[in-house]
Amino acid sequence: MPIGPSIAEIAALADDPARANMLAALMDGRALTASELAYTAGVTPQTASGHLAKLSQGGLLALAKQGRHRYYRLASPLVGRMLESIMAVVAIEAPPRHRPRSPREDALCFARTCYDHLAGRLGVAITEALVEGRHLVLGEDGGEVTEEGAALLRERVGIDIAAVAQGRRRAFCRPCLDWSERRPHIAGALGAALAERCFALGWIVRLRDTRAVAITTAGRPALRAAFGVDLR
Amino acid sequence: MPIGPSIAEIAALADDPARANMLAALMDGRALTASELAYTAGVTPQTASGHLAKLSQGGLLALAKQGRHRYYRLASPLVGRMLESIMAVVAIEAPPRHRPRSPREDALCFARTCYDHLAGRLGVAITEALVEGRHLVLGEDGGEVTEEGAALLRERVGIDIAAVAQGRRRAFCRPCLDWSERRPHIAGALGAALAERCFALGWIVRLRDTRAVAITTAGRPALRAAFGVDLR
DNA sequence: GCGGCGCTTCGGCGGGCGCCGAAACGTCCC
DNA sequence: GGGACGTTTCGGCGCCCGCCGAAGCGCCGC
Repeated sequence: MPIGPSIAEIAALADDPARANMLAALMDGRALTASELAYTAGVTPQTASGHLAKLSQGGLLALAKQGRHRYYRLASPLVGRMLESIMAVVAIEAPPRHRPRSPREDALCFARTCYDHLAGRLGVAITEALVEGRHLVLGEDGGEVTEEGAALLRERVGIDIAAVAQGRRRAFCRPCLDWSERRPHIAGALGAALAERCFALGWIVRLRDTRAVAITTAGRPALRAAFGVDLR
Repeated sequence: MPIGPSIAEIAALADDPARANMLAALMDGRALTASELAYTAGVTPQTASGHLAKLSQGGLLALAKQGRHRYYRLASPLVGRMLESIMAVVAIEAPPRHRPRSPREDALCFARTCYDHLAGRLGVAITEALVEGRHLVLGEDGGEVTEEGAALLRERVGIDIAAVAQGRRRAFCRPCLDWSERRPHIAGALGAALAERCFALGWIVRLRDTRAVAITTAGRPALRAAFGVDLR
């Protein structure tokens, strides 16, 4: 039972730019329609349809019919993890070519959700600020919050570290290599809690039809006060 | 900057059965020669050479020249993580087809190393025995050892949980979906420590030219005594 | 029921890539 | 230095697959 063919089968589903774009667009867990995905991927609807059929049949996508629309989403968090790990490999070897970026891309690079946590310059900045201030120790495969960090997160963000770590059924804290910044940001239960609090406190808001998020006018000073993060 | 093309580029490197076989063979971190990889992949040396060139140029493999041999290995642990996550996706949707297996494949399914920890029936059996006995609580993204578990590992295997958890620079314990068993086994620092102790205690030995490991005559009763694991 | 829309299926074109045989290059050993 | 061996390069064949235009199917709203 050579395992190669099975791996190749799955990898082949992501080896096409159009399909990869679709998968990337679905990485935040939302469900998108076939046309939205066609547009995102930059192909005609009929071509997209073929791709979506392959991805569904391959088990990467789940389909929900709703009226005349068809909503596709990632079939499992494991699929998202796979894409995340592919992006991590992309990030490490990324040739330092600087390509021109559109405003839309700029927004994504500035701040976005990666599943349930924050990525982009904002996500990385918060992460590095916490590490810099000895509030967080981050390794290549995990991380832990220091006592000072626990105090800071409780007092300034309203996160109860003990509650977040509760049971440890999911990883408490793990680094997620940011494809745009090529540096790690915080994922896992802690990453989710951080993002959740930032939304709840009104520091950041989601932008329409994208994974990008923006810092609110109230959020800017709040983020500076909490983490010392002040992005332009 | 659509990220799709970059993802596709990496995925394309694994979308060929021959290349996927090569990558899978390198998953334990060893370095193999071009001919060994050609044989593993089931292609002629000249074909393999082309594949290896692509994988190297793509940044997935690192090359070390040694005399007239060329040793290839995974360029980074991140590459291994990527393959692991692809295998996880393979495992979840795996059609329950039972293919005939060769003795060589049987040995791999029975017990093997997955990087620095144990996989296959042995790895899964140990994991499930620990969970069953309430020595370990395993979630879908992490896990933790109970007090009873810490005592068991210290007394019977000689693992100092506190030392293993030291610093948490790498994930203490995370589940790794086993492609042959389709159930999780223990990875992370704990998984590495378990494997290391089993080798050190002489309970298991590596088999030649493969990632497979075998249980020694001394190991069989020891594994039964320590974990209640008794594989045929 | 008729038109519009979202989505899929079909068919044919074109390009890219994996494959191997043959041959060249470099290293080791006698 | 000659011969064997490990590895790579080159060239040509063949196949697979992504692409789009055209057409078909199902759901919606007037």
